[in-house]
Amino acid sequence: MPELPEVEILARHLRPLLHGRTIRAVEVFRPKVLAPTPVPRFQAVLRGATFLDLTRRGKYLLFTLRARGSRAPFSLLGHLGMTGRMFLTPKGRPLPKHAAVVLDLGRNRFVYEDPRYFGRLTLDVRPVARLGPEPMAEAFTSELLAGALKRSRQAIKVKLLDQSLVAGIGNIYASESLFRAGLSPRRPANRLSRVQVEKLWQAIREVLTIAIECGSTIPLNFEAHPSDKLFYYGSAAGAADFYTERLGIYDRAGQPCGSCGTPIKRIVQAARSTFFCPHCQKS
DNA sequence: CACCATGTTCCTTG
DNA sequence: CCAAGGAACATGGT
Repeated sequence: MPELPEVEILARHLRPLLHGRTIRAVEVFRPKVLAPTPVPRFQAVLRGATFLDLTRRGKYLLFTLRARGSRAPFSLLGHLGMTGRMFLTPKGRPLPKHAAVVLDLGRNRFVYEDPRYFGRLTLDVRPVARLGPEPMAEAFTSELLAGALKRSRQAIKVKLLDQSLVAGIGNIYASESLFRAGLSPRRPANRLSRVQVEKLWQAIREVLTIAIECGSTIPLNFEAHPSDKLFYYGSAAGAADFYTERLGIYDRAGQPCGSCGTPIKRIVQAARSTFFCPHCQKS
């Protein structure tokens, strides 16, 4: 479930639930997701620690905690990979099949589950230092984007997935942004005109903003709806249409473009699907 | 069985 | 040195 909007929604959801909660015990079912932090160190550091805050950076979750009797806070870094979920559940409830880490919070447990185990929950925060600017931050200007794109011949769609360029865009919102900007996903990054970069810059911010707004209207309740996939596809009681109509281009190969009716095409770039309208996205 | 899947990192090749 | 492509990671859905 993870690109910037989904991670942002999750952070907003979990922040108040975790604030002030103290970890009583730490169960690690998949040591791989902690790497390179060793299991004993992970447990020793987290046991007795209290959650102070939770923020998002790109697709990462940054938990701030404080050890018992200490003033200095420390960070825990989370990433959902392709299929990760994090949620609170009352103690006694059966754990999901692919629970990777479970934190005992007293009445509740914090569960990180991930069927593919591509995600992370670790004390190693170094990956954050490699991220480019937040797309919604003032630091991310269209001038900055133009400067970065000028230096690459890579197809613009592929370039948008580069987290060191701008953090948080994934395979879905890369296609959505280019569709909104009316740009061909195949165009080399350094061949976008200044006007096209400006359009793309705006489209990225609009697409992400709309996705966050959309997700914010939906109550996250994994307890009542254990099969919820946050707000990607269908699912979720009571708001199915809302969800499925959210994305204009992604996963719609063969369907008519909402703007011109031309059938949407799927191509493969850098071993990943790209969806676009061959009529609206010629340039 | 085949192919596809919201991500990142590492390795190879040019 | 850099860019680009592909594999690997691991499981589930169609």
